[in-house]
Amino acid sequence: MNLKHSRQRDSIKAFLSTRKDHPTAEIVYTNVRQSFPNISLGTVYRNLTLLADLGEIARLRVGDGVDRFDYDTSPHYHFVCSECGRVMDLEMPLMEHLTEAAGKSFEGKIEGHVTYFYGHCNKCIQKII
Amino acid sequence: MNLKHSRQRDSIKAFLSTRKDHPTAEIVYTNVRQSFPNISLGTVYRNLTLLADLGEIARLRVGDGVDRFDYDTSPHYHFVCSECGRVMDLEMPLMEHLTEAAGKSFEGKIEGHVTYFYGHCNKCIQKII
DNA sequence: TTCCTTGCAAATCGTTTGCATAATG
DNA sequence: CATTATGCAAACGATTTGCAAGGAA
Repeated sequence: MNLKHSRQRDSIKAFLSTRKDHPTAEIVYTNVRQSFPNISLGTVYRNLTLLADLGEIARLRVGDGVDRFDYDTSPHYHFVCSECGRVMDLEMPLMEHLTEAAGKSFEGKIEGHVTYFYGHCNKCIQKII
Repeated sequence: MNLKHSRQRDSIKAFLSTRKDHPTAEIVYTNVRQSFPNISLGTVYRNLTLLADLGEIARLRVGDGVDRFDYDTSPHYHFVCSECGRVMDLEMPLMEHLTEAAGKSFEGKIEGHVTYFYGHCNKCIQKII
């Protein structure tokens, strides 16, 4: 499983590093195509998966059936707008005690938790009122 | 949006009520087929979606790309085994304060959260040791 | 030269949908 | 009878994969 350098992969990483909105593979694809017009969706998927496996980026699943990717691999929570679907970072401390609390009454080993919050983002609150 | 009674739907609900392991549509399908050999996957999906929309069952997404269904609609947390993938109920209190904590530093309205825990279930711990 | 990576297209997986027919009220 | 629900198969969207050709070490 040796790695070889690839300009496409660099470009994908470079693009992700500029975004804080957790783009999907499709969005990465259309953007990276500006530098690599011939890059294929398959290559984008392959590299996103590879980078995620290497731990260089994070894969995000917020229940809408599409994988999102995050250049920020430090553990943090996300908010998903039920109206427009956009995903944003939340500024709140990690709740490691959650994992411990869950382990109390469980015969097995709990190693972590996945949490995301949902509701209406500041832009979408207007539409409702 | 009027409802009409359907024996297939009854059967799907009845099957779900017997299970605590959060079956997928496919599993519901193969089981309900014992009572309705001609039932189609489409009908199973349609009814699962309908029942979930009615709030009579709950749809569960634990990040493995497959939807699971739960006859128990009361809010509770789940555990997902990273090894075998099975999903189990956790006996722990709801953490509504999480939602409030998240709202502190967020300009928008947080209405709830989705959380599941992962690790190794009691059966799979053995394999690792 | 070795073998990793790419582009392309076809394949896969879970789920949804259109349509003619059957079942329900 | 008016409508909803079904079975079937085709369509779907996101992602993966096989393969021959291209690029890195």
